[in-house]
This record gives sequence, C-alpha cells and structure tokens, in this order.
Amino acid sequence: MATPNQDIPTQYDSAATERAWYERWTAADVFSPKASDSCRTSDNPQSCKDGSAKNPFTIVMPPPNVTAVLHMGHGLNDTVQDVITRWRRMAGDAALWLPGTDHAGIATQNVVERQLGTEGKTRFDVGREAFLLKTADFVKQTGGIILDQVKSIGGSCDWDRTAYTLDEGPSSAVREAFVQLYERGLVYKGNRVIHWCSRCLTSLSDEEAEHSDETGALYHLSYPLSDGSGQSIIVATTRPETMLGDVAVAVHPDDPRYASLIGKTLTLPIANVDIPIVADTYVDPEFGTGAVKITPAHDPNDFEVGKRHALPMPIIMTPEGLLDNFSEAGERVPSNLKGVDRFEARKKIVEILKASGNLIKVETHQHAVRRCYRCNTVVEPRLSDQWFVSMKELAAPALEAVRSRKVRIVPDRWEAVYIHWLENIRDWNISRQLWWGHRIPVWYDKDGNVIVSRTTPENAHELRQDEDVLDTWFSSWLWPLSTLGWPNKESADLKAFYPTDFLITAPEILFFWVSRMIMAGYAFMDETPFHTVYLHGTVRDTNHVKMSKSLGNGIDPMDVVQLYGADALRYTVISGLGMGADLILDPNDLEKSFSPGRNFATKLWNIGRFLLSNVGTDSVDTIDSVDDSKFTRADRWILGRLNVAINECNAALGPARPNRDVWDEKDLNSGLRLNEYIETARRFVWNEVADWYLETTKARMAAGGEDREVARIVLVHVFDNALRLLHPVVPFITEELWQKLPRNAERPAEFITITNWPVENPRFQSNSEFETVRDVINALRAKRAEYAVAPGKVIDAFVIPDARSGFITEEINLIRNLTRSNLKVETGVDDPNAAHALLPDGTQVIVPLGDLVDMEKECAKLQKDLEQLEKQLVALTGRLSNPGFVDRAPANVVEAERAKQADWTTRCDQMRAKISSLCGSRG
RNA sequence: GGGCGAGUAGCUCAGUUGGUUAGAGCGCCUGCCUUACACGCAGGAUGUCGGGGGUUCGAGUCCCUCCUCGCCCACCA
Repeated sequence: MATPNQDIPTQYDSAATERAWYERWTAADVFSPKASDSCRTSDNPQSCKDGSAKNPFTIVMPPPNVTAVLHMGHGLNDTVQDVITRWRRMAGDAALWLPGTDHAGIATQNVVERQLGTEGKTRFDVGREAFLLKTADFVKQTGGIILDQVKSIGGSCDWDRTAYTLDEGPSSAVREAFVQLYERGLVYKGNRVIHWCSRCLTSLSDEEAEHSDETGALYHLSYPLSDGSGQSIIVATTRPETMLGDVAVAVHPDDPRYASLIGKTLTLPIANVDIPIVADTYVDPEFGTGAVKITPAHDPNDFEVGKRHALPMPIIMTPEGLLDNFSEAGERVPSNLKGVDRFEARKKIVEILKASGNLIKVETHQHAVRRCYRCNTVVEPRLSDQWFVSMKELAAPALEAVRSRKVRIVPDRWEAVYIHWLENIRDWNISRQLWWGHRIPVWYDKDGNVIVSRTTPENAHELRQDEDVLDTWFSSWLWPLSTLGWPNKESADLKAFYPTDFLITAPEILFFWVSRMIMAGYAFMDETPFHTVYLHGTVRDTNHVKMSKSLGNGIDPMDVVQLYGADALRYTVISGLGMGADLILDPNDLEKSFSPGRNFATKLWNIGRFLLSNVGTDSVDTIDSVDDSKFTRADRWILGRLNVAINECNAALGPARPNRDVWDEKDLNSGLRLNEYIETARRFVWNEVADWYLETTKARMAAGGEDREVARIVLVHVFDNALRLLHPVVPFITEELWQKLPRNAERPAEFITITNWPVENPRFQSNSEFETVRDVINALRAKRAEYAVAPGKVIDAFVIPDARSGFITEEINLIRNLTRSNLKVETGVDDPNAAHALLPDGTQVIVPLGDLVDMEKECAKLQKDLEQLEKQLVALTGRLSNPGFVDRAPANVVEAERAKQADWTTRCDQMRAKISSLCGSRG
C-alpha cells in the first residue's frame, strides 16, 4: 500500500519559497558554468559537433547603472534573459548569464553633485581626488542594490563573474582599446563643434543630444551693408544671441536676389564689426530670406561653411552658457552683455535690435531643439577640442555582419534602422569633461607632445595627463569582451564563451550600445560579439507613456514581488509580451496586471497538492516500463498532448543558434515568441492536465490495483514534464513542486533548474480518441444548464455510440461523476420526449428530463444547428465546385476541404434523420 | 522632413507563408463552497478585425488611400 498523503500547505507561500530556493540554487553553484564545460575549450575539437561536450550559451546582461534601482524596464529585460538562460541550461547548454553594472559617468556624477549641492558646494569646491573618493563611496553603498533585486526576481546569473565597468579588467580593456585605436589612426583629437551641456559642463556625443520638437521663434534681423548705401540683408535665426559670433552672411551662389552683393561687407549690429557676404551652396534659397548668418563656433553647419571660406571662429560663450569674449577677432560682446546667461542674452539682444530697428519680425517656428539626455538642458553647439573615434572603418564589418546574416536582429524591422544608422555614421566624440569615469590614457609633455599609453608612464610626474574622462559608452561597447577577460586573449572564459549568443535589450540603445558592441567585436576580436539581437518592447502605462520614476507612472517590481510573488511578475511580463511589442501595464491597478500570474501559480499549486497527495511518495516506475496495452484512452490522449505541447513550446522558443556560420533565411525571425510558449504550456497544464486528465484519474486512483499504478506513472510523468516546460517562466513554484515528486530514473537531478528540458516521446502519437468522452460531458453539462437542473440532482442519460466511438467502464463512470448522471450506453433508445444532442462524430446523447423538456425548443435548436451547418456546407460545396479554387489552392487544402465536405454531408444527414424522428412534421 | 510600428470583444493582447464558423486572459451575465483549487468550477453573452477602394475562387492577413495614436531618425538657419 502506498505511503499516505504528503503534507502540503493549502496556501502557497511565495516569499518563503522564493528565498529558500534561491539560496539553495546559489549554494549548489548551479548558475556558474566552468570554462571547461564549454565544447570550445574541450580537448576534443569535434565535441561542439558530436555533442560530447556542452555548447556554450552566453548572454551578457546589459549592465544597469550602478546606482539604479530596479524598475519595470529592468524587470522585463531581466525576466526575458532569465527565461532564455534557464531554457538553454535545461536544454543542455553550458549556460552563462553574466551580470554586471555600469559606472554611468554623467548619471552617477550628477547624483553626487546634487548631494553636494544640498551642502551648497560644487565638485570644484571639493576637488577632483576628494570628489572621486566620495563618488566611489556612494557607489559602494548603493551599488549592490539592483543586482540583489535581480536575485529576488529569480535571475539565474553567474554571480561569480559579476562585473563592473570600473573594475581593473574592464578598465584595462578600455585603455587597451583606446591605445589600439589610436595606433591604428582611428582615435584622434579634433577641434570641432560638439554638443555642449552647460549644466553637466561636458561635451556629448550626437546620440546623447536628443531631439525634441518645440515651438520657438524665428527672428528676422536686418544687417546693413557697410558701404553706407542704406541697403541691408535680412537673415533669419532661432538663436539671435549667437549673432555676436557671426563672421559672415551666406547666400546661395545662384540666388539672383543677392548676386550683386556677394563679396561686399555688412556691419554686424551691436558688435559693430564688418563681416563679408559669402556664397555657399549650403544655403537653401527657399527657406527664410535665403540669407544665413554664419556663426562657426556655435553651429556645426556654420563651422563647415567657416572652414570652406577660411573665416575666423570667435567663441562668444562660456562653458556655463554665459556671453563672453574668447575672440581673437576683437571685442564683440559689449560690456553690458558680458556674463549674461544665454537665454537672458537672447531677450536682451532682441530688445536692443528692436530699439535700433534691426529686428524686422518674429515668427513662431516649429523646430527640433537638442537636449542633454541626462539632465534635459538645451545643449549648445560649441567649438572645442575633443577626442573622437573615426567610425567609418569600424562600421564596415558591423554592417557586413548583419547583411550577411551572421548577426540577426529580431524583430527584423530593426535591421533597416541599424543599417541606415551605420551607413550614415559620424565620428564619435568620446571625451567628457567629467571626473567620474575612465581617465583618457593620454599624457602631454611640456612641449605639448602627446603620449598615449596603456599604463601610466614612468615619468608621469613630468607630464600632464589629459583632464578628460571617456564617454561611459566607451566602456560599454567593450562589455562582451571585457567581462570575459579581454584584452587577455588567452583568457579561459574568452575562449570558452566568446562569441556570446543572445543580446537582449530595448531598442532605445541600439545605437548607443548594440551597434557599437558589434563594431568593437570586429575591431578587437575580429568576430561578432553575438549572433542574435533581440529587441523587446518598452514598458508603458495605459496611455502608452513610457514608465518612469520621474513621471510617477512606474510600478516597483519589488512591490509586485511582495504582493504577488516573483513568479507572478515573470508570468505577467512574459505572457503580455508580443514579439517586439510594448508591454502595457496599469500602474493604478496592479491587481489587473498581476493577478493572472498569481492565479496561475495558485492553480499550479493546487494541481500539485492534489496530484502529489494522490501519488504519494513511493517510488514510481518510468513511463517506459509500462506496456502499451496498459494505457487507457485518456492516458494515450494526455501523453499525445504532452508531445504536442513540447513541440509547440520548442517552436515558439526557436533555434538557440544558427545551423551554420550564418543564419538561414527561414530562421531569421523564428523563435523568441515567449508569449506563445507560456500560453501553450499554461493551456496544457491547466486546460488539459487539470481540467480533464486529473479527473480521469480520480476513480482509478481510488480503485487501486494495477491500473492505479499506471495512472500514478502517467500522472507523475506528465506533471514532471509540465513543470519542466514551465520552469523557465515560473522557476520558484515549479522547483518547489518538482522536489516533492517521487524520484526515479527520469528525475535524477538535484534541481529542476538543472534537469533536462522535455523531449517528445515518439511512442505516443497525437490522438483525439478521448475527445468523444469530453464532448459527451460537455453536452450533458450544457443540457443541465439549459434546463436549469438543480446542481445536486442526479439525472438519467443515455448515450448511443457511433460506430467509431465506444466507451469503457471507466469512461462511463467519469461521465457519470462529472455530470451527475446515471448514464447508460444503449443502442436502441429513442425517447422522443427528451433533450437530445448530436455530437460531431455521430454519437448521440439523450437526456430524458420529463416535464422539463420542451420539444419545441429542442427541435428549434436542432433545426438551427442544421441550418447553420447546411449553410456552411453550401458555401463549402460552392468553393469545391469552383475550378479556380480546385486548380489554384494547394492540394492539401483542397483535400482537407473535400474530407470536410464528406463529413458535413454525413452529419447533415444524421441531423435530418434525428429531426424527422424526433420532431416529425415540425422538422 | 524621412522612416517604422500600432489600430481585432468593455480592457490588455494572440492570430507564423491568404484557406472552415476570428481566439485567450481579465471584466460582464447565470448557477455552483462538487472532499486540489471561489486566486476556483460549470454554463453563457459580446467583434461592420480603424474608414474607403483594389487584387484574388477566397482577405483580419496582400496592394493603394485616408483617419487616429505612438516611436525612431534628421545640420534647413
């Protein structure tokens, strides 16, 4: 006799379960693959092909800002990565999910500066050294938070390999990359107009200066000719304060309006200097007045014009955005405007010009203003010395990688965006006038000679190191390399895990990060860093506004974990995420978003409680030990359904790596449909296992004997596999339940986390035999509801099997139990005064309900069903008699339609016969 | 200015090369505490697939056009 029921709590305690399992997983080190596990470092060079060693499967985590706390965007991103990682780990790969954090130059520095600000101090008051110590200290205090939060949502990262961009390894990678590029002539110092943030006091790259469409004003200013003729040229500008830096007015060479004026000079108002009228094709005669004021130091286009015409380039603004003179071209800023803020100066200059009659008109004007991506300050174009990376050469292999399908971008629509950006790439400004970050490895001697070095030069005390630090993204783009040990090319991890596999992130950082990583991969390893880029959607609120803390429309994942459990959070995120589609959540109604996940966990728990208490703890034989003849129809059905579920889950998850060196066309967009995968698994365990199969086992389990053992074996096998299918999405509850399953040869592993991903069992063909039983139950239930039969009342019922159907005792009992009926199988029953149902396979269900039965209604219903079917049959017949269809539709479609036609014809005949026997003249 | 995405049940979304009667979850209605589960069970209602036009034997799916929303890119001052 079996061991009695296990003691399983009625209520699932997510908090306790999650904490306990996470600790056990990490204690057992199950998330840390060794480099030697990877077939790439195996002694056997064939092992990647013949399967004698594990394939590596690597994801590097997009490193969150070190001082950040987890928001739903991370929650989504990390859940997706973890689901994929857990799937591959179970599927037999040496799965590595490598976590880490980013020092986040501007962002972190801003936070610490704000703290200083509350004490009334700036970073300049405390000095560089002290400021860096203070910032490092702040990072030490807050830096671990976000990764701990990743743990609490179940992230199966390899914490032994946790990286940080300012660690020695990644820092040496930064220096190595800089020096190598410098030696290859791809890093250079240039005097250019760059985007300047006058709040952060640093230059920004093009990507860091974000466009925002705003309504501004277009000021029309009149500049008089300096020959005293009284003539003038009217120019249009959105930034009148820059007029003090004007060095010319440009017109189109073919513009007849200005042809005679080219070469003459104008007197720049206020500054009172003479500036030439030059001809340049850059000017669009159609826009504004066709005359453009040229301010080379404060506009990138004007800078180009200035270079072409060898014009001076006076800077008239300080880094703080105040007007001042820096010009060798003479005093341009009048003393009453010096030190005035740029926007204040705009007002004042407009006033002055208005008074002098030089302001002709002001139009409202829609234009794009560029703002700092960290502090939203309007950036100022400004001429300055900066370090740049020359990008064209680096971009070429990155373009080729995507074009040749070495790298796929999913969904593929992002490929066009990626290609367009790389084709039009501009040089990357990598120097930042900040303190927090990797200092540029460049020194200058007293003669101004440049020394670029991987290490601090021995005579550093005689030299001056470049004051600037590198763009944060200059360390980020090396992430897949630096976290695996580069620049040490002999690093075991680099050999075992590079190139990595999937890069999973949001589309926002396609340019900032993803494309640059691909460039770095080719530049330094001559190999792509990953073969798949999966760009998932963005988390938004119900108004489709991106969730953010500052907007107050965020959801704290930690609240969700506490209220609903990590599994519920993960389930919600995955089931709501169409491929590449945004995830919409309502921050004001957590219940609506997350209760389905919690409810699913509860359902799973209750399935487990029932199943486990029934099967007990005694050991269970494997499914292979059971002879075919021992299975019931329900057994064969659910085992067939399991195969279908496994197959569909695999198809939704897709290939983990390309078949060959490059992706096959057909695989470019396949897989990564995580919502389909979880829906398939959910349907299997809930609507098939729980709703139907479990019910079929109740009587068998109670009856005992040999069949009880068969049912036990199938129950355990099916639930075991269902839990495995679900584990990547709901890791905690599946581990908790799986551990309670009786062990056997199929379950040798210590954790479900490291047990094998389910495989289809060819022994069990997909079949629909059991569905007749289901249809009978559904029909009887519907009749009971239709006639409002009291729930407890046992009714009589008859079933007349079709030649194809047929019922065994267990099935009859099942139907009786689930429908509270006294079902009898008959062949000759024909009670005209009863409720009738005709099942699709011809099986008839007859329910004598005495006075309740309304034959008018029954006949009307049957008639309606018949008419509907006839209508469809007519349409189908029409289609089949249409030569266009028969000739052009695929053969298998036509064949299926023909089979259907035959089926429906039979069914119509059956229904007509039924109606005529039941309803006589009424039919 | 250029490009992309979305518009399917009250809400959030599936719907893979065009092929029966368009699906799920939540919500709603009716009835049930049926000894795994009321975070549940059973039964049920709900859609001119954004509008219009076209291609096709056949369109939610392909083409054109218009409308609405969102995103990305962009040196027209």
